[in-house]
Amino acid sequence: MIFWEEGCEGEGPWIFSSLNEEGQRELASLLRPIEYDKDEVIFQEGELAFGLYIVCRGRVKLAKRSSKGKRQILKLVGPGELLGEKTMFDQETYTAYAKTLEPTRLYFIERGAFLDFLRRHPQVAINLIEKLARELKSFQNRLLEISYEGSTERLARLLLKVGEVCGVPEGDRLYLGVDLSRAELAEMAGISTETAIRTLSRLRERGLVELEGHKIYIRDRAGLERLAESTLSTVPGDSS
Amino acid sequence: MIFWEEGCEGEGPWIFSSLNEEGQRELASLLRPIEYDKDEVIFQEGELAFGLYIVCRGRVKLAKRSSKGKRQILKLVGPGELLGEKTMFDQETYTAYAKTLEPTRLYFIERGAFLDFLRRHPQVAINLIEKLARELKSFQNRLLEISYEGSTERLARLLLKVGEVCGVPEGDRLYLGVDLSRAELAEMAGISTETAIRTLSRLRERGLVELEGHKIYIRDRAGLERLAESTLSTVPGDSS
DNA sequence: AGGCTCGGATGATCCGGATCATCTGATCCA
DNA sequence: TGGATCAGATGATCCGGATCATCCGAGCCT
Repeated sequence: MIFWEEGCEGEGPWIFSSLNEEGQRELASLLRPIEYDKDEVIFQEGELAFGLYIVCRGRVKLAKRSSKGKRQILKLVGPGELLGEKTMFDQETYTAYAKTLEPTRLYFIERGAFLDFLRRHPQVAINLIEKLARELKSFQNRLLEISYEGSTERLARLLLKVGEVCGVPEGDRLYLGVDLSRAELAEMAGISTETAIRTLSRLRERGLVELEGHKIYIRDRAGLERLAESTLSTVPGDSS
Repeated sequence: MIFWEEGCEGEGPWIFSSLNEEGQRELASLLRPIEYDKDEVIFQEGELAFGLYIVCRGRVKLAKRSSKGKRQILKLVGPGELLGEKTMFDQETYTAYAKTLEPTRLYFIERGAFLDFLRRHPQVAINLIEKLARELKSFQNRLLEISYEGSTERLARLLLKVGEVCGVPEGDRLYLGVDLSRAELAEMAGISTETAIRTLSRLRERGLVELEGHKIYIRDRAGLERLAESTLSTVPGDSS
């Protein structure tokens, strides 16, 4: 990926992987790099979206606040991923806010330029559709999980997911890769902070995770998976 | 919309509204109509997706079953809307099932043909992206709601949404437009059937809805909205 | 040093909603 | 016509997790 140089991590956003060298150069000419420190706000709920961001380096949390002050972290966005696509396309104000978890480098593309680029590179548009489709499915899953699962399952599943995305192997255990406070974990899982703390402790007691200060390690991945899937799948029944 | 004839309702899928007459004719040549009765299954979880459907007439529920038999209705799909796009694009098996709520007429497009069509009509791809982006936002909202709202708010919100999409004005009240059982409402709201029944009764007692057999009418839309928004929005606080 | 704040941890209490158990009235049909 | 079955309704009970209240230890700042 031609524009994926100096200071970027990973191998670039895959939705652009179908571009030839010329397409990549064209894209590169549209990108404007921006640097953020840790804990900086990239955009706020209510702001107008002028374009979209591509994460080069660092990690960003995308979250939402409900009217009654409750927060829900929608996802963590890492290198090679997009930020603000959803809002960019429906030409509206942001409905979520984005805040860096680490020092972060982004590329910005202006809305009009990007739409124009997509029209000239339909395969990229199709890739983007595929990406959104996947994301939609993952939200559908979360919806199902969050309605019917208990706090332990939710937390186990969350840890597994974060570990998958950001995890750093470290000996025979897996460091989660991001320093998330218990409160942040709770917001991601949709449970209270106290419950998150308690549940984490139970997981530690059962030898599934290790806690060292704020750092969390997955020790028994299979065990967590068993928890998350906790179900002996009864007879399917009919599909009404 | 040239192919939106005989037996279709509404004015056709808006993602194709940017097509000129030729494009519409081209699209029409790719469509294959299929008819379903009430309560027929269009596709099942686990089946391979060979293409996507466009709903002409009737209504379909898209739902998911969790491993432990719990069901969650993801959305109702009406005329002019798509069915199975998500799965078509990530080239996988369906992760949800679709079942007709009424006699239904669909158009089917084969996957390869549609992808090819999108490549030749990038604006349609962009429209589709916009559609998915909106849908994604609505799921994000549901996620936030479902984590933090009580059963009354959820149900109120659900009734409003269904009324918006399918509602048929009838005198000074709004018929929901689809006959959903209490159990189905419950699955859509992510609550138990009993709670749905009780909560509906409370809403009736408060004069917000009317119940006649299985038919549900919205009598006081504003009242429901007040319930759904139930929040005096405290001081926003910081955005951490 | 002392006095902060802040994240983590833990206990006590309370409440909403799931679950289980009936009961009713339609509809269906053998 | 009587016996299923099924949606709706309603009561009783139970439990998970939210909430509230401390408490602890680690920075941190003058």
